Amino acid sequence: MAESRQFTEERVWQILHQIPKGQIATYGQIAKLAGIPRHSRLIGQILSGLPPDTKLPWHRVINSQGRITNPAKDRQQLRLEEEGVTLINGRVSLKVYGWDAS
DNA sequence: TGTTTGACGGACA
DNA sequence: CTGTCCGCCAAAC
Repeated sequence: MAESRQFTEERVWQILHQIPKGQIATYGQIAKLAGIPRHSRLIGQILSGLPPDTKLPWHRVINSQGRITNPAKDRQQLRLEEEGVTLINGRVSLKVYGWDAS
């Protein structure tokens, strides 16, 4: 039986929870870790469904270019800088903060 | 069942 | 560096 959407969501949530503080993951990276390569857009859709008061570190997810594409980019940037991730010209250095998934 | 949408990714000018 | 274009694909419509 194909994986229901909820099953995928749960895996994504778990992965999200594993991103170390002060580090960053990309949508494509998460999709891959969740076992669904090329579904980066689905990750975004799932994140958009998170409750605004979630404890999950949704702010540690940006696109492959180190750029924030989240509608609430201001809040995301604020949260990132609060944990030591500095944006330079609206960009995050994946070289420096990129999460090297195990 | 066909079409549109989108918190993406990568190639290219 | 920026803007554009195209491939991808589940969800929403």
